[in-house]
Amino acid sequence: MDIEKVLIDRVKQVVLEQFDADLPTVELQPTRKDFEGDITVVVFPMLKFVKGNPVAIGTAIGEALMSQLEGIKTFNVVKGFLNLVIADADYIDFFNSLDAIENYGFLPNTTADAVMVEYSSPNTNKPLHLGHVRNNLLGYSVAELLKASGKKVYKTQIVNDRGIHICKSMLAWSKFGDGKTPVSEGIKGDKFVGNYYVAFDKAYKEEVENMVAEGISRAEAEKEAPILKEAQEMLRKWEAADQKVVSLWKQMNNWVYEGFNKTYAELGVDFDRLYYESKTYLLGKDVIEEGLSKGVFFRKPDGSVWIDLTEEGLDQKIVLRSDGTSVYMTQDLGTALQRVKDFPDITGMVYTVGNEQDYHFKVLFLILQKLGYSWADQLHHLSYGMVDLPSGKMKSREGTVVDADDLLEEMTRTAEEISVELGKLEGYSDKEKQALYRIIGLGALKYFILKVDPKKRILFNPEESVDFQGNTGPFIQYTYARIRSIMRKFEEKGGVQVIPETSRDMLLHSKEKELIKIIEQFPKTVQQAADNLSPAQVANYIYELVKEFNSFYQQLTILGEKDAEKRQFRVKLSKTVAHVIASGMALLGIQMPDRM
RNA sequence: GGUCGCGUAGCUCAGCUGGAUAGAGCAUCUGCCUUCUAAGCAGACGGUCACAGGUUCGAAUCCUGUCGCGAUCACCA
Repeated sequence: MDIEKVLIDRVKQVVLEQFDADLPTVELQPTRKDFEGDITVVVFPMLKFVKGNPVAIGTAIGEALMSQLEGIKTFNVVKGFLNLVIADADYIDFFNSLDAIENYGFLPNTTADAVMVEYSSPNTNKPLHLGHVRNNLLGYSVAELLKASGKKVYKTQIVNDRGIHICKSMLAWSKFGDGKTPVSEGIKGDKFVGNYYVAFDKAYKEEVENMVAEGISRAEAEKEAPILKEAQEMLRKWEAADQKVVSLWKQMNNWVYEGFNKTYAELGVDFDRLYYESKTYLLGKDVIEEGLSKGVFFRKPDGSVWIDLTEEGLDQKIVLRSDGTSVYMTQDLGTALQRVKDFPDITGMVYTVGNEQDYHFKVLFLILQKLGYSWADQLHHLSYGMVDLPSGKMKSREGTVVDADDLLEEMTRTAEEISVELGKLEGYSDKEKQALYRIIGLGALKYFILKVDPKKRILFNPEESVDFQGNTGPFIQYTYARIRSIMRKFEEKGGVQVIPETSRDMLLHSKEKELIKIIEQFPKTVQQAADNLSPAQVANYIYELVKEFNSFYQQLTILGEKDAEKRQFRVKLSKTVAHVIASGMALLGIQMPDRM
């Protein structure tokens, strides 16, 4: 409603006329539930400009507003708070106007600017785990949020497909693999390769132990173990483009990709463009030259190149080794430039990476700013906290990781158990039921992860699995399914296809009014969440809406309502709520079931 | 040790750019299925917003310090 703007202008005008003071701003807020009213004007900030008693000032403003604006039914003043009661007709006008808005809450894409969102970015030597799940869900959701805020978005990931880690699995496979393949063993490619990574680690540890037993120091043994040497040799061969090594590398990576793609499909995430580290790891050296000539970097006597960030409160950071090879930072600089080259409409980027890399990204962004790129001040590190287990941290080497595929399956199974127990799915085929269990299980997991502030750590207890009550995905899905059920029954009873506009004279029940108020907040919530890169804000908003709807649903009859117009209004209101819920949940990548 | 992040009910979390008596869910207890789906609703219980100062009409929110937890401080990625 533009009533807020009208109010602000009018309040300013009134204060100017009555108190001869020119207010820079007027603070409005929704009235707290314990007080009567809908919108509250806060009088306190005005005291700097207007001398007097806040209650008296509030009352004077309230009287003036009521006489001037039709939409204000009545008002009251508590301390420095002027609570205005808005006429029902205004709410109904707003509600009727929603019909005309096609994608309510979402802005159309009007700018030529684009944002690139990077997420996932796995290593190709082991399957995805719970930590990746958080990363993927966050990245995907933030990309959707940015789209909803009117931006064009490219989703990307950089696949870490080269380096010593993949050589370890390659070596282990050639040593112990006996020519087995994922197909011959009937397991997913990423798991298959991951097993050889573990096998390498096992063999390596054995060698180290044996060497220690022979009297070699542990530090020495860990460095000189033959199998490690062999892996390093393999990496050198790979870099020299050795035919045999490269073809093995391709084969094993393809197995992994096959597995990843399945997991991504299950998770419901996707990418517009993939970058491979094997193709980008040499990038960035020309940036070093550029930085040197601009005086942003400096060279040490040994030939290594550094940047001095002590003025920014950080320290010196290396950007190129003394032997001229790249470090992580060099590559990241190069990839950033490459992306802008590939997509010239990019004006900003979002990197979805865990918070253990906060420092790295702070430095990366600072360097790009110093180099003077126009897009450098629109770089964001979507930093998120670790996912901890009750047993502590997840460690792949100790086997305490929660595998992504296992987790998804587990969630689906839990959803099935609960659904079967409740037994509401008569008439559904097995196939439909399975699809539904997946939607619910995934909804539970996604919501559980996305509802918490990204920067906070998550404690994930797989034993208790995920709740289905309260502030959870399934609870929201359930509410949605109920509304769908109302719609179906309404149609059966011969409800009209197009529900007519609600007449302005209708009196609203407080529950109805509350719902409309919350619906009104949706567009603002979406924009804020996009600005803050925080899907959690959307999640918590939806929960609030759902709670309010349930209260409305429980206390007022909808289809049983005697008054035909009121009945139609409530059906339409429910339908709108369902629409907002589905829109919001779509931003979280969560599907809504028609029944459950 | 330096830097960054976090600390809100027994547990898991909300709390928008400072606003009124700090909010949910889980757990415990009390009611509500003959009426549109009870995965629900209504209510009770539960708080020194880590601690101490400061800023101001007003602080969980902003600033400083202390304590606790975590991350990071590689010519690793």
